[in-house]
Amino acid sequence: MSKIADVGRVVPSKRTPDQADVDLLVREIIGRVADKWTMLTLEVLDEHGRLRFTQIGRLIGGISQKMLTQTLREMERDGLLQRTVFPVVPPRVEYELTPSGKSLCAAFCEVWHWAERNHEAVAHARAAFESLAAGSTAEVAR
Amino acid sequence: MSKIADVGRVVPSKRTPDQADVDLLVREIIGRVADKWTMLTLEVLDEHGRLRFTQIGRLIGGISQKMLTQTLREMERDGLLQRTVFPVVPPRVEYELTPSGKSLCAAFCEVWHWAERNHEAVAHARAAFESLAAGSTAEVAR
DNA sequence: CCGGATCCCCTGAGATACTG
DNA sequence: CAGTATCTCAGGGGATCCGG
Repeated sequence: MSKIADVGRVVPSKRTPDQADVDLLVREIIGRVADKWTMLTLEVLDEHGRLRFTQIGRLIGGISQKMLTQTLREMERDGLLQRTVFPVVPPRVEYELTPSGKSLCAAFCEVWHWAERNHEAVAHARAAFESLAAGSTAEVAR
Repeated sequence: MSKIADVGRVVPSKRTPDQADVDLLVREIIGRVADKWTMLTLEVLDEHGRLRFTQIGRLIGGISQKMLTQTLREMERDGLLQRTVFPVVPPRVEYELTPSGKSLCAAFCEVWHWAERNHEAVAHARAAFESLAAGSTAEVAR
């Protein structure tokens, strides 16, 4: 948790107290949100709107039910999506992004566009890195 | 690792090959890039410019050397940063973002701003979720 | 039958110690 | 100082079972 307590009297004059706390919280949120499955789930739900459990899993692809359940639970807990249970005979559970979730997806959309623009560069960089691996590991400054 | 790559045998004739491949590659890049440590490393390097190994670790905070090494290697491999080795007596290795890495950071910057704007809402949603946990697990539709 | 909880196994992250 | 090697253990994936 916060090691802020052991700074003692470091603050000489005017430090905003919430500034540090906000920073930590933002760090923690980034750590939780910058997750592979969360981002993919966000994308799928943003693109298709309301979806059922298995639909999400199929659209994401390669996710286990366990991780899907866990990811959806955390996202629901963080207010990113709304979980709706229909009490019908074949169980029907639908997930839909909340405004908060949609805004996060919009923010992450930039990263998505980056990936679209740069996938070639990344593939090329990887190829170059592999071939360089045999030679020098990295650039060496004189 | 990536189960995305196991396309098996693709149909060579009919479908547009690059469209699907691009989609898979983008997916894979998102999966690799949407990583906690990658994002934090990106942020630190973008803010401070050139940094040495231990400096990065200290600025990120709470990362093991193993994960730092691994993260830096992958980012170097993907062309996000440049690794420079100075052959001096105390080893000196400096890391610096490439233009590609900087553009990714700029894209992810939106997510960072989202976290700043929404950390209160997230905290509130969590509190609400906890108190609702005792009652009904989720909203039940008609 | 769908959603998801549970069990088991194995990868992969964290901490520590050691080397160039 | 910048890693690598090794150990340990939590966390993720796969299969199976259960409740509605």
